[in-house]
Amino acid sequence: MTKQERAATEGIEGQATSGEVEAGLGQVLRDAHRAMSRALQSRIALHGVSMGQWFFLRALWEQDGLTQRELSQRVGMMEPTTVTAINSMERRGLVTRVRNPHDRRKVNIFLTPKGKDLRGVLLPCSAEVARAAVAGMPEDQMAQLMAILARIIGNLDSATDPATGLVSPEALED
Amino acid sequence: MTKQERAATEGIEGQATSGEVEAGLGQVLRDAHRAMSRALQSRIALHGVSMGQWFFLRALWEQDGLTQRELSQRVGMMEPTTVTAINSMERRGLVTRVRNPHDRRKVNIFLTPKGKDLRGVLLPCSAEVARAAVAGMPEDQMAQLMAILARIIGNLDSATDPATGLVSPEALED
DNA sequence: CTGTAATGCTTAGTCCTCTAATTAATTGTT
DNA sequence: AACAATTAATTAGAGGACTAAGCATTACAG
Repeated sequence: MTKQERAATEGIEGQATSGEVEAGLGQVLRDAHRAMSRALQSRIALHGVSMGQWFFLRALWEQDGLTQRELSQRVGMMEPTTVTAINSMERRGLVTRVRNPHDRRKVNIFLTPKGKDLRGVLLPCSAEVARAAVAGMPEDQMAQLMAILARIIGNLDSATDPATGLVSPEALED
Repeated sequence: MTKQERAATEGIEGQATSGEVEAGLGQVLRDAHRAMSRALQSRIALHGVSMGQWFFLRALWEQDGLTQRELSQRVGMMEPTTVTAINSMERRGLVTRVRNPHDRRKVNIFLTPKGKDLRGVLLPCSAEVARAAVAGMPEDQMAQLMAILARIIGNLDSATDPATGLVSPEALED
């Protein structure tokens, strides 16, 4: 299935008229996310970096030497996911594990020179994809988009019961 | 990590100022998608339906008896993914495989009564999550959001070389 | 001190998604 | 009629993400 065919197929479902806006929101959100994800993935894969590793590299470029738990929180993934990602990055020589001398439970992750150098190669890839995504779009529309998405995230977060992980019905009554 | 803690962590990164709007787009898109995805997942899981099955059920509710290839295209997943999803749905008695008598290569997938009945239970779940997501948001904002996301999908689609699967640099020059 | 609780990382096992290669059936060509 | 090309479904194998349970280390309470 080519991208064009997929667009043709999904385009039909993507059209939402007044009453059924909510029905298509998840769909469109999913498609947009996957489109960006795939675009970035195909670019960074040329440099041997997977999507799974990309998130952690970004976090480490911003602050090197984080523990695995800190990394998990920043990236928004569970600890076991972090373990396997760090394993593969360690195998490829992008990072090194250093046991923390003050608290031997902790393991700090440091970028190798190789891992640091990828920043200059990979960040432009990301920028390119982002530029393609918003091509010809006014800046204020972008700001609106980000604001609306942030609100959606906030809405779902506050409507979700931390204990059960469910959207609580009573949160919808207001 | 609770949802609140994750929000606190990611909120910092989520704030994008004028110049770096593009940098955060992927992040916010990913977070919004995951928030909706998780919210729906936790609801439908109560009825024994996984996210993977949800997409195919939706397609079949809209049109029963599709072939696996048609299902793959509608849902936007590769054929092997469809095979395993249909396998699990068949095991749970939600659908049945029927070899097409006119073209014995094809296999048509039909909902069982059990699979049909789930519609009345699961669609409200989806609506509930969507309602929570857009709570208190004016309808015209929603329309804008959908339009912008559709444009982003279109942009990335047309900027992607069907052969290489890459965002072609020349597509960014205009 | 000593036993219990909390913390940080890891392992085990499951599910979902993808690519690549295989099998079966149909279509088209000569 | 026979053979190649195409189409549809599948299998095999990999990677990524999650939950649940485990181990080691540290913090704390009596």
